[in-house]
Amino acid sequence: MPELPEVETTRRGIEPHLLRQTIKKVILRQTRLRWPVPRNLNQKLAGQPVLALQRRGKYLLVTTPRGSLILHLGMSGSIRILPANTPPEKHDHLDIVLTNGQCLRFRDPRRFGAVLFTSADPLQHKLLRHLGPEPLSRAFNGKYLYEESRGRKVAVKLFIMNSKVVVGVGNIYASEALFLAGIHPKRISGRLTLERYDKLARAIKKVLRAAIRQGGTTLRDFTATDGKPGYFRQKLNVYGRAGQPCNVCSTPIRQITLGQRSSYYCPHCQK
DNA sequence: AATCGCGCCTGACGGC
DNA sequence: TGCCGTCAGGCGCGAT
Repeated sequence: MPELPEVETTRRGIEPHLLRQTIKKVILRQTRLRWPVPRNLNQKLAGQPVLALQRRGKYLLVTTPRGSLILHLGMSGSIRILPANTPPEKHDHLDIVLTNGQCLRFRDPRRFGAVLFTSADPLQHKLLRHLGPEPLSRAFNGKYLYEESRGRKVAVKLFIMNSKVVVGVGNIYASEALFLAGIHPKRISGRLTLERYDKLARAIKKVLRAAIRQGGTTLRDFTATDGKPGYFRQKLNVYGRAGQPCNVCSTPIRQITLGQRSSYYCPHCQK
């Protein structure tokens, strides 16, 4: 499922194919995604050159002179670059056809993803305006987490998965980062010390960087733009490993539910 | 203000 | 073989 590393892998994969290319047309086959996809995308984007390909959190931003396309992969979305005449398959909802004969194809079986358009600064869009810092930026560090968490009673795992606190940390990497930092996922966020948040911020950066290096994590359906899966799965310490021995101490990994989501941790290494 | 639970949606999988 | 129930989950939103 796409978290920040998968989205960044996608961004890097499509950027060389899109930058400075011209959009010939937009083919929309399915408008019912998380929010209705605007039907006038072709009118807005046809003839427009692609000026920039950015990522903010898990959102991808395709900027043209007339406005920006805002893409979100939800949890089953993927983007590929293909020859424009490749026949679409069942869940291929959108094509951005380029004048060079290639096209960007958006696929999303579960349709939790999003395709939106804004004529204004996409970073000021309602969905992006209130997002927290990028986890790989300098603004994101232990001091920030410590200060932001004071007075909060929510569990630390849910705290770091809150996109208003920090973007891009989803269920997989939250569990993995907490393991690396030696922190129990249920610890109350407002009671953790600065020292522990220092360790956690470093762990988040470390796990996200490593995952980007590996091309993301493929569990079911994530593939990079070239169709290859991510290889980070082999490096997971706790996620999806309930009952299996901890890589550090051999204690069986435990699975609990936190905020209606599966969490995995080592009861010996994480306190 | 912070937190919690809901609902969107399909595919994989296990049981019968 | 096929059907059915369960689970997976990002994240905005409404309720508390």
